[in-house]
Amino acid sequence: MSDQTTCLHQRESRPRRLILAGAHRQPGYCLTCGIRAQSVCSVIDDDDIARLAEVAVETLVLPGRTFIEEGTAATDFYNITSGNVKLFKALPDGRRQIMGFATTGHFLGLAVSDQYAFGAEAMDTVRLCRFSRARMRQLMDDFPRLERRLLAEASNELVAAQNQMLLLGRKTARERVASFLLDRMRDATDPSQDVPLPMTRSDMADYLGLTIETVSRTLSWMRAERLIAIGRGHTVRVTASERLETLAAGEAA
Amino acid sequence: MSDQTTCLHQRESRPRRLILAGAHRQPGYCLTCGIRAQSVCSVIDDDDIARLAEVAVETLVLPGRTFIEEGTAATDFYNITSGNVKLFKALPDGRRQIMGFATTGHFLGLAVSDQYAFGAEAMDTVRLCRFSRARMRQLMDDFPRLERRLLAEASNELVAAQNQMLLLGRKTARERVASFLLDRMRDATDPSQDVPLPMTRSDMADYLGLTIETVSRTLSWMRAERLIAIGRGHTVRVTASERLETLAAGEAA
DNA sequence: CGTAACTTTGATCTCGATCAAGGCTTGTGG
DNA sequence: CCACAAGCCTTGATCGAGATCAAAGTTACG
Repeated sequence: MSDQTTCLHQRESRPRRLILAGAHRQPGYCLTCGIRAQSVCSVIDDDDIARLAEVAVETLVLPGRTFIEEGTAATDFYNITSGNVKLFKALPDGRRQIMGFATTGHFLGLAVSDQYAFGAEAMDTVRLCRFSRARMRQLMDDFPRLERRLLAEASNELVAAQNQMLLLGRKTARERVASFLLDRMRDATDPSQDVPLPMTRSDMADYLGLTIETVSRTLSWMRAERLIAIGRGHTVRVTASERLETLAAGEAA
Repeated sequence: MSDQTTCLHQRESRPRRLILAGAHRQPGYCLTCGIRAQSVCSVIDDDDIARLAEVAVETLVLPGRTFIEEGTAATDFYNITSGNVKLFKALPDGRRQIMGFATTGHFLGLAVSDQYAFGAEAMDTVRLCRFSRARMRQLMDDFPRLERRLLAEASNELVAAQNQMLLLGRKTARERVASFLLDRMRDATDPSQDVPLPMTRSDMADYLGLTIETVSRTLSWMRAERLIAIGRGHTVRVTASERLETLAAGEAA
């Protein structure tokens, strides 16, 4: 698929290396991109896609690497082509809030400000396309559909953020975990089967505004209540989705 | 200023009446609009502004009226021309989370979905311009700058939402109230003077994910610590902004 | 003035945090 | 193949920030 994965399989478990610099692609590159259909790139026609390919720089990020540092100059946009990423903000004493998890097809870096509003860390091996903001701006001038698509993207994220604010401000621990699991099921291929949770308890806690212990206890409670079954290797299956929906919606227990 | 304020001063405290239907404006209306400069409307030139005026419907909303109902069909966009609005989501048992406060110049209703993601209630007498989504869509086709401006608007809201997620997920009550007060100071005319807080303790609580009592106690504590001075009629003055900033940023006390 | 809504303050309770062991899993090296 | 180490995850005991319950005190408005 890609000719640039020379060190990809060597030692994924060691988050030591620098981000690979990547290279501008051949004009035909985006044309054959497998995830174009699900990403913002889909708004640019085959005829014009070479323009995008010129601007895109493919990059490989190893697990655990922070490739966007909160507060640094926002020079690029990113489009994830494979892997999982967590987006977060932190307080000076180390408290962290994860704003969301991004996966294949997600677009990162929307902000008017010249600084990134959040950090981004690879949860596994991540491949992404990088676009400089300046060049992206030119593309937006030439392709209004791109701007429209980004507006749609931003609007959706805004709705998600508002749901998360309701969760963080007003839901109980059980309601939070139930909401989280159901969200995961929603974008799973087969929600009736074991669904992977590619994040640690610590990540879930930082996403839900809880502690590791509370997340763990709540999951154990859900298993005891036969709402879910916890599989091996970070997977979960929902066994009573109706009851879980009721719980997540915050209806009187 | 407006000829449509016949019942404006009659009984603002009674949130009983229906929203006034309003009327399409004369072509020259937007041209003289005092808040155009601070709103999305500013991206449309004087030459073309008649197009916008045709589409705009001026509406008056009395205090306490909910003019956007969460979950109902999203038929319109709104632009606030005066007054204060709270945006909120609610759980079935009545728990509420206020997503934000909107005032003069703010644009409401961005969402790809066909339903409003949140409700909106007038906190005082509110005047707003209503645009049907369908007509707005036409305008966006004709004026790409409008779309660009909405993207900027959405991006800014996204950044604000992310800050609020950090606040709701990880900040203490004192840090939340400090952050809130400083945000209020930021868009005040003169932050060194008494700044109005046009919302009740209950609204602050629902915005900050706290209870009325905790908000009240925290404000009392801040007054006792000489961080703020609480004026009469919902006003506050910050007397120790450095210490308040430190507190809001979440640095070790 | 009187009343209804909002705010403050106090007493007590509780959910989730914190502190503290253990138990699993995974990966490495003998 | 097993021993060991280093992370995770789970479970238990206790604590505490903020919620809840309760009662005055203020404000605003008719």
